Amino acid sequence: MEHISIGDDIDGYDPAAYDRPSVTVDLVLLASIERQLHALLLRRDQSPQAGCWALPGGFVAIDESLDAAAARVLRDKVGMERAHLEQLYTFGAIDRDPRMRIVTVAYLALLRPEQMARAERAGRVTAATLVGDPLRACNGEGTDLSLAFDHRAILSVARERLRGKIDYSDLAFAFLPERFTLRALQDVHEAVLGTTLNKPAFRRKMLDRGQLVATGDREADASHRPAELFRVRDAAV
Amino acid sequence: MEHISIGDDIDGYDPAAYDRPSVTVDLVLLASIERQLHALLLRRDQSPQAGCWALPGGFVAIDESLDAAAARVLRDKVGMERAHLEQLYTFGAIDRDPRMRIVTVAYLALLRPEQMARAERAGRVTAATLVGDPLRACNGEGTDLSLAFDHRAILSVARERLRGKIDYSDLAFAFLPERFTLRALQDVHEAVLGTTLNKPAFRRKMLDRGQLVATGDREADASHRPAELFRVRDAAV
DNA sequence: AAAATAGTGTCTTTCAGACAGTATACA
DNA sequence: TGTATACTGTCTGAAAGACACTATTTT
Repeated sequence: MEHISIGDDIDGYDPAAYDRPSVTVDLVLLASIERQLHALLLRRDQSPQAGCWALPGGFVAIDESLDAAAARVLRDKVGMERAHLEQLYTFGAIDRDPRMRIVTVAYLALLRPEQMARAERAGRVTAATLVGDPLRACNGEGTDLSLAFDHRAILSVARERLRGKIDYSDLAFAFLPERFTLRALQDVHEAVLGTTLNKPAFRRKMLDRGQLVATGDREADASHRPAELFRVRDAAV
Repeated sequence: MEHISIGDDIDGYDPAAYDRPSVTVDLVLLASIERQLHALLLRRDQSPQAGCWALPGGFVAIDESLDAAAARVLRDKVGMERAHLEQLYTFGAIDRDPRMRIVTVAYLALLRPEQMARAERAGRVTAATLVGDPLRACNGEGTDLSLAFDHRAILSVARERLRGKIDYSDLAFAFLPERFTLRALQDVHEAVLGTTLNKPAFRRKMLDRGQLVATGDREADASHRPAELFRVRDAAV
């Protein structure tokens, strides 16, 4: 066999001749609940980092695209059939996993509250609250959770991505059911941005965008004046 | 050896037991020249896709981070020591390369005109102009170039990334020398966005941002009133 | 003086924040 | 009737587009 260094051109390169990184996908599964971002995590029961919390992930097979691998992990490890999935960033530091060299492609999945609740009931994953800056993950009692590997950095990049895109994209709707109130939409924006927003300005901006359709119906079970329900025009999201 | 399917947990997985994708980095090297974006490409002389133009790229070694691999490719394949490099997106379709399964992490490098000219003179790469929507790559005579693999899609994502970030980030300065006129800065914005901008509004916005420092010097060799030279405050970029 | 571009003053429009007010549900 | 929240009208200020105007250099 011809001797070719790793730096040589791809043409004529024998992929079996050298050690190569493995490729995985990791999923950041987020929902917006009560004006706070929540993420689904798995508790590690094996070394290394036993007791730490990790993102659901898995290897990318040779005959599987990255997007397909992300969808498969969502199905097999989280028990969810469909979600708004988009590629986030690829993490490839040499020592990010002590077991072997792994390059992981992180995906962002945006869930509705009832999707996250169903996944939690299935029992494989647990929701944590994402708070503060820099980001921390907390359990229901407000105790900080230790995150495995570089997963805290991955969660931070996910939140930054949301913050950068929520103003001009449709991603907020992926957190909401088909019909929702303007207050619920504003709650999503506030959860993502970590700030409070001006209500009249928010209403004007959303309505002027022409993307929302009033249904004429109103929310039920409110102990006060019920708000109107809207939906997204077309099949956006 | 225990039989473990590719979908199983990473713990206990033997990376040598299964075929795995290879990982490469590909570089999108852009400059803004005469109000147009230009990219550096390599002409392929081997099958497949001989005669097509490709992005400079190379395999990621087992002991090398993704960022380090991108810097190495920049050095070895383009002959450039340093540039503003940032990760763009990861492309992992199964059939994106007919030779083998390759997942490529695309990086974006922003060059100053003189950096691009020097790389071209070194002879390994050639500059193409990026025009139109959807994006096309043209040579100096305006003839369209065929791009190899999914490299046209990669270039498109790169241009979209620039368009999305130029308004609120510092990336425009990476296209400019240390001292530059406001007209040159506006030219960069117009090249990236593919539109013309309002001059007084652009000046106001840039100066009000407080990021520019007037040097008091003026450009030389203009056949008209010379413009003032500015630089970026601190060591941004 | 002519040509060309740099740089500015100002009008107008648009849009977001602030805040007070009205409307409508439940208790 | 009280209270809580939905929803709206309007003022104000910030910022962008349009456009005309002045300034300064070379030829």
